[in-house]
Amino acid sequence: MAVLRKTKNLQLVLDAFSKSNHALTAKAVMTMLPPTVNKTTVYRLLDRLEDGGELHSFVGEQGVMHYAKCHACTTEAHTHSHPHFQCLSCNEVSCLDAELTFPELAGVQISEAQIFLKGHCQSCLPT
Amino acid sequence: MAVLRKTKNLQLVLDAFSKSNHALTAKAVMTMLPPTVNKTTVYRLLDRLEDGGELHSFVGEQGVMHYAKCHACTTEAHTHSHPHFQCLSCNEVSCLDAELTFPELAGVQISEAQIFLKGHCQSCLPT
DNA sequence: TTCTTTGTTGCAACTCTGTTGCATTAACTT
DNA sequence: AAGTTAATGCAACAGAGTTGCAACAAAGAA
Repeated sequence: MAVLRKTKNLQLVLDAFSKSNHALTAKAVMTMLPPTVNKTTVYRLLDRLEDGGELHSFVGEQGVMHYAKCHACTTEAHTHSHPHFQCLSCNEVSCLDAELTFPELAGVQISEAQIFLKGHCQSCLPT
Repeated sequence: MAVLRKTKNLQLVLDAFSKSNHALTAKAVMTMLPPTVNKTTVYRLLDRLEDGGELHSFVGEQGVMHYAKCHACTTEAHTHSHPHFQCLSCNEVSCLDAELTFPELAGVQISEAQIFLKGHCQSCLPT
């Protein structure tokens, strides 16, 4: 039944996400962990945290998986229709706090949406 | 200056897209071509056709590149902010004919949007 | 505390998508 | 037809992610 033990590495991954406040790739997480931690472990930790409802994932640039902390999700109900955003200057990827609803489009029934936006974040905008 | 010669293979790829009317992955294109055509060639043909403004590309499910025919694009101005849609029943990926505009979100300036929707297409909808 | 169970980790090998360098071949030009 | 240049095939590689298996560690039972 997969009890999700609270191991040292699990805590390190959670710390990594607390530190950055951005979405992270598996690779990015690895660089924030002691180099002794195996990449397989990182992938498995990310999977576990996603299953446990602590992280959600989405496909970002170049088709690479990104993970971000969940804010308003429970184990049963994940609400990740919010858009994800990448700044073209600093390259950071983050969640945007907006619920998007989609109108009826071309006679198809939409049940899921992945929105990936690019542009410039507040810190990088030339004032 | 890359003159884009009209070779046999190039025509075969274009035929593949005409036949399907859906977005195709490189792998899907390969299965529609004679098995003698090398995969490197397919990837390069797709790149060329995209450079030439005949195809546009986007990241679909599992981070896999998809290619689709361009309708209202020129070599200079590609307008691919339209959403892409995958049917959860038949798995076909296609372009939706809708221009999406995004409101001001969380103080960020948006210049590009990748929208990938999932649901059920007209043919697969239980009436 | 010690035993036992079960989840976790590391390692190596592997899959899959996509790319690169290089020699060869085919297409277009004159 | 000859020369130029783009297109192709091949092999090897790169990067993200997965799998099987043995060794290890955490949590609970005795």
